[in-house]
Amino acid sequence: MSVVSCTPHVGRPRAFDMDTALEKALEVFWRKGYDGTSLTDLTDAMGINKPSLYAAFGNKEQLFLKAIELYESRPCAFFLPALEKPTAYQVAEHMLHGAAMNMADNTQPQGCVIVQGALSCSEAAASVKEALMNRRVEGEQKLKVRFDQAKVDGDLPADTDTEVLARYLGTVLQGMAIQANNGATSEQLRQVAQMTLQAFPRS
Amino acid sequence: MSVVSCTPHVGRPRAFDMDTALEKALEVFWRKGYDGTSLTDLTDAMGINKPSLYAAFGNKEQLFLKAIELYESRPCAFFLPALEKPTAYQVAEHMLHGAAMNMADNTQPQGCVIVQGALSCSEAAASVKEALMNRRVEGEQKLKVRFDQAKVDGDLPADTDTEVLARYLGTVLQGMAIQANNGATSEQLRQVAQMTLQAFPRS
DNA sequence: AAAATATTTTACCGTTCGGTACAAAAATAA
DNA sequence: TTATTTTTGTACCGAACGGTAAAATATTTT
Repeated sequence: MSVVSCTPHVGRPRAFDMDTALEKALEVFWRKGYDGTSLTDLTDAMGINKPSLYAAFGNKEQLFLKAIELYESRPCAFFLPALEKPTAYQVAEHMLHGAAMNMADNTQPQGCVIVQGALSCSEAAASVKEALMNRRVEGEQKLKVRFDQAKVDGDLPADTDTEVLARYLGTVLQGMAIQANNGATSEQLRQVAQMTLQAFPRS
Repeated sequence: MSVVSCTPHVGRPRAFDMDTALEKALEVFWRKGYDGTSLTDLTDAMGINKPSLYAAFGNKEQLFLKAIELYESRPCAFFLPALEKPTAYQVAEHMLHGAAMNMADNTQPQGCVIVQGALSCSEAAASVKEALMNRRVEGEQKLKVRFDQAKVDGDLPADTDTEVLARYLGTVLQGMAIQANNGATSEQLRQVAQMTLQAFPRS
């Protein structure tokens, strides 16, 4: 029966920090996509060699999946926190403004790794592509559920088609990822967010 | 001084049709992306071998560029024809409905090769990525010019920010490409189109 | 028929791919 | 000290990558 224990200090100690190495891996996958990223790209960025990578993270695919888990749980992630806002409009507002801020932030790759990590890809990347697609669809499902609640709360009109509204918002958010890749600035994305919000139903 | 002349009939005749081979190449690039497509994928789909491909199309990159030229000039392309519609609203309407129809058409790959052909990619694909980005940005520029004309024509309010409106429409269209990759149907995309049009300014 | 020209086929080029075997190294446990 | 455990560095694996040399083939031109 072991304690919470940070490191199982038996054997040679790991010479790198797994979290920062994973962040470096995320950055490479985000910028180059799954197919476009080689193991050499990864080991160079992470500052480790291949056996260390495989021992710590499994293989390329498992490393990618762990990287997008990190992506979604980072402090600057905006999707899940926005769902907590008190009204449907504020949910959309925070999500759109968060996307405008985050996707064009030039201290990190442009866009969104969930959108662009493996959109069109080789057969070797098929499972990764599916994992990303599932995350996108699940995100929209969460939005729909949140909007259903908003109807109950009375901050969305009773006749709102929440599935269509969620898909519309998802479409704009995913489009903003492409826009960021096109070189759009946060301010330009914010204008798109504002135009989207003008059409957003309120009761 | 030669005639219009279809084939320069000297030497062994080419055993395949370049146009249909190019269509096959487009389909592969569209589905797998530039990085995800191997020469073997291409030669298998095109029904030719590598030296024939290189003799006819140059190399992988030039083949890709020719494939997206074909993509944009196909009969079912919707972007440029929509620009010819008489009012800004009809331009947007035809573009959005064309996208809904085309991007989820299950007789071809889902989405849009201009969006997903090389979004995140290796350094080897950097020039291809840039070419696609330029096409996307130029498309929005064409939309802006069209909306400027609409203001002159009086079918857009005089205070419309045409650049923002064009970017907003571009964002939705690009987002629809992701939606199609998510498995959205034409009908579902049409609902998104309709919601987008509800917010579209008219004078 | 012979020469010229262009395409096809086959076989191969060097490089990079994702992944791993193995031994040296660095720590703890006995 | 010695044994045990884990990570590190190096060197390598077979396969696939994009691309090509060269000979055989099919056509037109002379």
